[in-house]
Amino acid sequence: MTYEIERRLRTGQVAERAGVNVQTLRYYERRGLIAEPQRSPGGHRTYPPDTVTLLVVIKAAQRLGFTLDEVAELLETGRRGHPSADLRERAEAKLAEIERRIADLATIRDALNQVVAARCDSLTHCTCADCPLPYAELAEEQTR
Amino acid sequence: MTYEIERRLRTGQVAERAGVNVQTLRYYERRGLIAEPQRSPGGHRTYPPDTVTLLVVIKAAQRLGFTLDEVAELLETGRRGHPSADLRERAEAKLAEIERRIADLATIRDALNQVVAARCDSLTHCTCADCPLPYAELAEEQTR
DNA sequence: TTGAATTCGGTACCTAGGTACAGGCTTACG
DNA sequence: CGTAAGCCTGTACCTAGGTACCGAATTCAA
Repeated sequence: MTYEIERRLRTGQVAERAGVNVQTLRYYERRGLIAEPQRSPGGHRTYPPDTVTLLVVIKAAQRLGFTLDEVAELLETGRRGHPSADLRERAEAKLAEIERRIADLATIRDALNQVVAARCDSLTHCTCADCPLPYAELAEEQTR
Repeated sequence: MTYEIERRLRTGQVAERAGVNVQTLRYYERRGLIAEPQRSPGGHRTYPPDTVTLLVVIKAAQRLGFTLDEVAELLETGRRGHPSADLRERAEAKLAEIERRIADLATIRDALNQVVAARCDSLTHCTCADCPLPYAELAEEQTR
């Protein structure tokens, strides 16, 4: 094991290594995703190097579809308390959510396919036969 | 053909029949989705009844994944000028966009499935074997 | 030591699609 | 005619996840 004196990083260094904006760091601090770091005598933030890892983890969780609030909670339950089933449960819930969103988009895709297949030419005055757009059945309601 | 005197509707009537908020009407007017209606002597808006249809069409287009800007353009090209291929082209482009979004979500879904299958128990300190979370390869970079 | 680069806190702004509220006027009904 | 409901304009606020700008202070390197 090699023991090193912990080099502290400044805001810009952390941001650059993690590939995020400097402002994002302070934003995450406000949101409770990263802890308030120590300060230099002049008030500048000084971060431990593993903050970079934390940011990368946060970005990875975002790519998995978790919101920042959800990431904050996951980090929190990970921080206090031993490994739990929390992440797995949440991943399963998120999975279900993602699958719902995929199904919704598939519905939209199918409807668009109908519009394309029917060769619709106008939202309001489509001349195609059996137009899938919904204005037809409403046109007559207006004459009442 | 029956000619009727055109009954004009007030804001609240249009909103209720179309199932939208009263404020939404004025919002759409600002966005150029519906034309500025005539006014009563006292300044209240009075709409022709087919405004309700227009709103239903707008909502339908939104369900197809079009943004309000896109709907506004579709209505505009439909308004001036004869039936064109515009809607079909845009529907095809939107279809491609929706399919990209589905593909993106499928990638997320697959990644989440890996997390669930590997039984990950922490974002930052997962103890599972062959953890798919991306912190492992970064932990060593920090010691440099 | 001095000048440039960086960081500070606070606040405002961005997208998209609305929603809410305040204070005053108009309209409709009985 | 009185009154309640509805509508007017203008402005602010909402979610989510940041980004941008300000003037002042600090830090770093030569």
